[in-house]
Amino acid sequence: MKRIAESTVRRLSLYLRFLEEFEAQGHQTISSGELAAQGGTTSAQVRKDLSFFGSFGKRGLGYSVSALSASLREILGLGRQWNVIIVGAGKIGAALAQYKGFRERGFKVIAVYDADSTRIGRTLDGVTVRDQKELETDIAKLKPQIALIAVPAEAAQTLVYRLVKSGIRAILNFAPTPIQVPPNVTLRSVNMALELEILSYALVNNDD
Amino acid sequence: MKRIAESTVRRLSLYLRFLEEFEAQGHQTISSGELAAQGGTTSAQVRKDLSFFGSFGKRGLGYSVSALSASLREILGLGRQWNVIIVGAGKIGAALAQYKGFRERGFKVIAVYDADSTRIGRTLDGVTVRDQKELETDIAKLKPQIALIAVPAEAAQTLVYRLVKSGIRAILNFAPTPIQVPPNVTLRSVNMALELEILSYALVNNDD
DNA sequence: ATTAGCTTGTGAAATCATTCACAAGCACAC
DNA sequence: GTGTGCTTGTGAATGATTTCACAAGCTAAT
Repeated sequence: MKRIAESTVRRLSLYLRFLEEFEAQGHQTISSGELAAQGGTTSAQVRKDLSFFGSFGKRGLGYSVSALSASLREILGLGRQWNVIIVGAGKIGAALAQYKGFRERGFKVIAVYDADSTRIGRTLDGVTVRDQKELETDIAKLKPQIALIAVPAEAAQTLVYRLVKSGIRAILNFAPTPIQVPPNVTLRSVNMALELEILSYALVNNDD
Repeated sequence: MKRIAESTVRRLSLYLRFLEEFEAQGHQTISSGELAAQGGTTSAQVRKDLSFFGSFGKRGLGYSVSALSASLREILGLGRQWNVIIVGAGKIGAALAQYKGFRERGFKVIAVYDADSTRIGRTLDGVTVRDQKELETDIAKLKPQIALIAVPAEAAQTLVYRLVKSGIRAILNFAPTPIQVPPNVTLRSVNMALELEILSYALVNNDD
C-alpha cells in the first residue's frame, strides 16, 4: 500500500474518538461533514483520509458509526493490547505511568525503570519501579512493543541504542533532545518546552 | 511579513538548542550543514528556514554562533520572561508545574489551579495550588500570557472559554480532546494517547 | 417507477513545503 | 591582486498535502 502521511493517521485517530462518543450517544450513522466539524477539518479531508484505506460509507447516508469505528480500530492496530515500558520514573515518567488514558486505549504499562536507587522499588499504580540494569533481560522476557522514554536529555540517545538493540521497534520520547533511530524503528517525540516556544513565537508575531 | 509554517518555527527552536550547545563548547561559527546534521534535516532546509527572516551568515564562513543564537531568540520571542499558569493539578499538571525545562527557557509558572479541594492548598515547587474559581480575578491581576491546561477532557472546552474571555492568547492543551478557540488565540495540543496510536499504526503497517 | 434530496468517492487543481542547483561572496594562501 | 576552496542565499523544480467540484449511488416519498 502507498505510504500514508502521518497527518492522515493522526486524523484517523481523532475520528475514532468522535465515533466512540457518537456511538455512546446512540447515533447509528454519521456524515463526513459531521465528523469534520468535530475535528476542525473539512468533509473533503475526511473522505480523502478514509479513501486511502477503502470505501466505508453509503452515498446519501453517510457512515455506519459502529462499522467505521471497527474499521479504524483495525487500521490503527488497536484491536489488541500493546505492552508498554516506561524508562525514567521522575515527575514525567511517574505521571505517564499513572495516566489512565493509555490503558483505556489498549496500552498497558507493564514495567517502569529508573537508574536512581531512591526511586527503584517504589510502586506507581501497581507497577514497581525496577533498576534500568534489568532492561535487556526484562525486554527479552516480557517482549514489550513500545517504550516511553522520560529520562534526562543526556541519557536519552544511549538508552535508545539499548532499547533498539533489545528489539524495541516503537519509541515515544519525552526527553528534550533529538534522537536518532535506525529506519526500522518508529520514533515520535513530545517536547513540551518546544511547544511553548512555538506559542511564544505566535504571541510575538500574530497581529490579528 | 509572509506567514511562516509551523514546521519552520519548530525547526528554528531546535536550531537554537544546538547553537546553545555549540556555544557552550566554545565554537565561534557553524555552517548550515553542521546545524542540519544535528537536527536530522538538510543544509538547504536550514538556509531556507533562516532566509524567511533575513540573512544571518557569511558566505564561505557560515554563521556566527552567538549572533545567530541572539537572532533566533529574538525571532522566537524568547528575549523575555513569559508568565504561565497551569490549570489542573492532577498527575500531569503537577509534573508540568515541577518541570525544570520550562524555567530554563524563560517560561515561569506563576500559578496552578484545580477544582478539587483535596488538591487546593498543596505546594508544587514553590507554587501553591489555588481554587479555579480565582482564575478570572487572578488573570486580571497577574496577566499571564500562556495557560497550560491539564484537566479532564470534559472540562477542557468550558475552561478554555473562560481563559479566552479573561484575555489569555496562547494555550497549550494536554487534555485528550480537541478544543475550539477564536482566531486571535493560538492553541497547541499534546495528546499522548494519540501519539501512541500513531506508533501502533506504524507497528502494524511498517514492513521494513 | 420516477423524482428530489443527500452524501460518498475521487480525479484534477491549487496550495504548501522541501530539495535542487548554482551564482555570489568571503577568507586565506601565495 | 589572483586563485582556490568553502558556504551562503535564493529562484526554480519537485514533491506532498489539501481543497475543489462533480458524477455516481443510495433512500424515501409520491
